[in-house]
Amino acid sequence: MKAEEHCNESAEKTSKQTAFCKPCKRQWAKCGTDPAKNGPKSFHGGANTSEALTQSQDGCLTASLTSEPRVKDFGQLNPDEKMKMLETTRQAKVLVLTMVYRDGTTQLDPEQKLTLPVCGLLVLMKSDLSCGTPEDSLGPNDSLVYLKLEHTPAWAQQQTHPSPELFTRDMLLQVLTGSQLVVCYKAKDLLRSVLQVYRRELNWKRVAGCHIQDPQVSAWLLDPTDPSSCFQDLLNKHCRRPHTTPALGAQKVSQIISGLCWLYRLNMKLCSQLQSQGLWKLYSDMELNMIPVLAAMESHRIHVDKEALKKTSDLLGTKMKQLEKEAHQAAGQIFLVTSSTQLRTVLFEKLRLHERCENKKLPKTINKQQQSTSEAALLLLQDLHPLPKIILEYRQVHKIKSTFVDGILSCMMCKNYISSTWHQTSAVTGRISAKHPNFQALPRQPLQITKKQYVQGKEEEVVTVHPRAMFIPHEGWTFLAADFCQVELRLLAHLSSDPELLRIFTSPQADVFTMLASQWKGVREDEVTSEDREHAKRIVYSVVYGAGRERLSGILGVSTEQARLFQDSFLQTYRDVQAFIQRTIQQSHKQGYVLSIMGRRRNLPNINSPDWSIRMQAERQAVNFVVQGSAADLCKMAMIRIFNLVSSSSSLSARLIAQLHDELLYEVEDSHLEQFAALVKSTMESLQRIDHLGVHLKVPLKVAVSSGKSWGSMSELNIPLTFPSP
DNA sequence: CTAGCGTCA
DNA sequence: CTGGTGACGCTAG
Repeated sequence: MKAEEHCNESAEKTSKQTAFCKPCKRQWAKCGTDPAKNGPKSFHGGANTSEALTQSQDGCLTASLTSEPRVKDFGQLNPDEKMKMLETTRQAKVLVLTMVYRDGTTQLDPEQKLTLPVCGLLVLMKSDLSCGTPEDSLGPNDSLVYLKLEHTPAWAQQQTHPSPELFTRDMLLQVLTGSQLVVCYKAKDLLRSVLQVYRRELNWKRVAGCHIQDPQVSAWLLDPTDPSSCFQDLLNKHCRRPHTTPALGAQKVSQIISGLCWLYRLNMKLCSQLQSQGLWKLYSDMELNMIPVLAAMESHRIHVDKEALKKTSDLLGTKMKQLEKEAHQAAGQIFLVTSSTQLRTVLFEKLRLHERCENKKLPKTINKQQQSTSEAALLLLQDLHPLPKIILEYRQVHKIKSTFVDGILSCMMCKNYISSTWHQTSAVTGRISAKHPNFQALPRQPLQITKKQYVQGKEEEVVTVHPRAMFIPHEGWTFLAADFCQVELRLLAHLSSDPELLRIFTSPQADVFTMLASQWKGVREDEVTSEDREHAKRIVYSVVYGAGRERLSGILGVSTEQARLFQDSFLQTYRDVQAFIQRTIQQSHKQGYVLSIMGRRRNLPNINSPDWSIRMQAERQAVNFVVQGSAADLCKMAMIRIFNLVSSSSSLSARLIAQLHDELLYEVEDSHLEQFAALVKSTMESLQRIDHLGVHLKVPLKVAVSSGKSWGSMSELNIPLTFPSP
């Protein structure tokens, strides 16, 4: 009882402490938990007290866990016992894992906080494959081991050999890369934590080949539209089981143990479903192999020019103040520029701008039918008065500052690097997504800012703000980007076998979008600007994925009638593309789902909906999934192949920084640049044929590589057509 | 048109 | 006072 009281008390203190230890409003900011920096000389920002508190609580949980007779604490064993344990691990048939966090939760608990410090790993070793019939009890030969997963700084490590740290590391390696069945819910998080904790002592290549089954991934493959937010949800959905209530202390430990047993059952259930749905190969050969790729990517530190970021933050701040002043002058009064209510009063009650443009219909707010201050409205008003333009620019600057400058700064806290979190199961099409920051949404084009200077000489200075340019390779390293050119369109050519489209990609390789842009703008190909090309690209994809006339006319900038003509002529030119679209829709109606090139599946529950608009949406989703999903398959395959090449080589050292859907961004040693570029290009282009998955594309794949000393300044790299020697 | 994430009212 | 939501911004095809 006493122990439990103590537990609750310190839990309370800790929660207060964590609240205190959150100087910035963003929850995902890492609060100086970097083990490498907690050396003797860096005691900053109250780290002392918080450390003490969390440790006492950790002690409490560890105590609960290890006082449970079924759990062996690996750290407390003597060297002989440790050797025996390693052997037992080798002999086990199944390993079921979960991370234990310092606040006493595990990966099986719902709603974990985003950057929870990890304290250990609980391993259930099963000696046979049975599911353990009586609800949650262990088999007679099953055993449980607790592995402490906290880093002792190098300066505090014992000098005796082998050091206990390395024993634990070897045990971890045995657990993670053994040949037996290994199961973990959210395996990527576990792998990433291990790589972070043993950053110095464990090379990522050593866990590259690990093959951990993960029910989160299998459930997502079975139904990518299912939210399945936590382990409990998955259990409720797929397994019949008694209701459980949250518990504390020793009961909590029993619950964790029974959770592991259920995890194993859930995994088996999902595996058999994968097999019966024909998804096993995709799961085992692709998605499971993505786990170490993503874990390695997340545990890599991307260097950011923090000082430059801070400077641009200040610059944008002063720019906003200037614009605010200008807005007040233009309005003839002081008001809050961020408030749409106050802006509405100024624009329509004071200046009465709406009365001066009766020929245009101004948008209204949806709720109260008031005059809108949306971008569309301001664009219509901008010729009547200087104020709308000022507001528009203010909003643009504000957007860049809050999302891309301050946003990235808040992901760094006291560090000078970032690591995004990459999600394997959050996109229905099979693409991966990123958070904190969202690497895949950083602006491609820099923003021009005119800065007023109150110094003699020049009056104005134009500064360009480019968030991508803030990402810098480490000293002696270079960024390398490899881009699959027009993947989705090439896949569409393959899937539809359209002779016209195939011809475009097979013949001498002019850029497709440049070609199309020159065709309908009536200019020479070398006169097509990059904006023209982007424009053409958007139009092509819009038409292919079934944009309506309204939407298309908006994108093209012409009347709806002309949009319809364009649409018709496009689909007449590429008749087999249209046939493919119709075929796909028909098929989705018949079977209720649709498949990508590698067998990824999307169920479409609304495909036979009586509601016309709902049904049409499902039809567009069906067509889009086949193409976007197939492109995702290819890109993931490329990541895995390159990852395996690097990890099995002793000389290659390049690391994946980010995936931007069709583009892979690597950080590579300067001297390896050309060789690695050739390797990446040939590996990616060779995916035209993937024999064991039955993929033979009718079009060649084209990969463009570029390199640079910042992500904002990449320039194309010409690779000779020689195949690299092994 | 289809996918995402982040910010804001 | 806080938390959920839908719009709109950025990205990728």
